[in-house]
Amino acid sequence: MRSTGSRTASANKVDLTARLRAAGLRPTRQRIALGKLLFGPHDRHVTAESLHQEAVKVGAHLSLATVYNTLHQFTGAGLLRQVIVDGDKTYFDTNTGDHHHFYYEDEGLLADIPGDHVTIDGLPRPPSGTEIERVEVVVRLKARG
Amino acid sequence: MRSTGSRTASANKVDLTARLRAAGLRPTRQRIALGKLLFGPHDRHVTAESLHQEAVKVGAHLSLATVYNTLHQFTGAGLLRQVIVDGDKTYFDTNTGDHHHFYYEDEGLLADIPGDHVTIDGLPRPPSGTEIERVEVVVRLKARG
DNA sequence: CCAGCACTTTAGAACAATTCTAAGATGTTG
DNA sequence: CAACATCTTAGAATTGTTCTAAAGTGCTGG
Repeated sequence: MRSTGSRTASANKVDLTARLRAAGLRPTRQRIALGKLLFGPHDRHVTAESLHQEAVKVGAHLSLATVYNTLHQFTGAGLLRQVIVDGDKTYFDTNTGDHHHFYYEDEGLLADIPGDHVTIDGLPRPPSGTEIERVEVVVRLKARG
Repeated sequence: MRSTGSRTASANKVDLTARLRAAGLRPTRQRIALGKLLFGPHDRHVTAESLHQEAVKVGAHLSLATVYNTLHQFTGAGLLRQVIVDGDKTYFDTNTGDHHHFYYEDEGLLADIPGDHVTIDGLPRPPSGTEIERVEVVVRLKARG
């Protein structure tokens, strides 16, 4: 039997509390509620608005400002990653590992590109004085017409 | 001696007028002024704000709203391409060919990745019902520290 | 050559996503 | 459990962008 603790471990309150504390964040009611929604069995892509609505739907009582705060704190703590594919809203991804995305432009939906089979060749080395922080591939999809 | 007309041909008024008309856009004073700034000898990355400031600097008299309108019309006509690398502002690229970008996060600057040596392997085929509209690679750079 | 109409421009209002502010609430520690 | 630092939040503020509607301009047909 495997112990919990993988990157996508499901999130019981104990785990979350520990994780939050490890990140220097007090385990408040709001952060725990959001953590439970985010760090479930599968990876997720949310926006502040979508997560807030979801939280309200399950009876959590918190403001949109708190959702924004929390998403940024989680990101700072390495629990989330920001993904920019649309100028209008910011997505947050619970998968913080190295991976890429499909973006369904019509629906504004994001999906991880499965597997890490993707390789990128022929990239020039970074200009002097700089270093690569990340290489992001976005495959923009549209409905087949 | 080569004739003009390449994708990055420098933009004299005659060329521009023709190009605009071909795109179904009346060659107005404002569009010509912006076209001259954009379609010069080298490719460029601008934002509405940066282009507006530049236009004002060279004495063109036009509003920010017109810059937004024009950038979108040019994009619709295939003269520009939008690049999304930052949630806060939209970049427009005069290079409409297949290519990728460096993004200097610290300075908010974009640069084309030279050459088209870049190849991406291992991408899954697009989910059924969809087709790939574009594959974008963004190499995020930070100052080496 | 110009009347007339469609297409453009524009100032300013409107908007949407996000951040800020500052005051009250809550978790933690001794 | 007192006391203080940390959090949350309502609402205002900001920012980039789009909209509106009224005035301006390019183009055509006669």
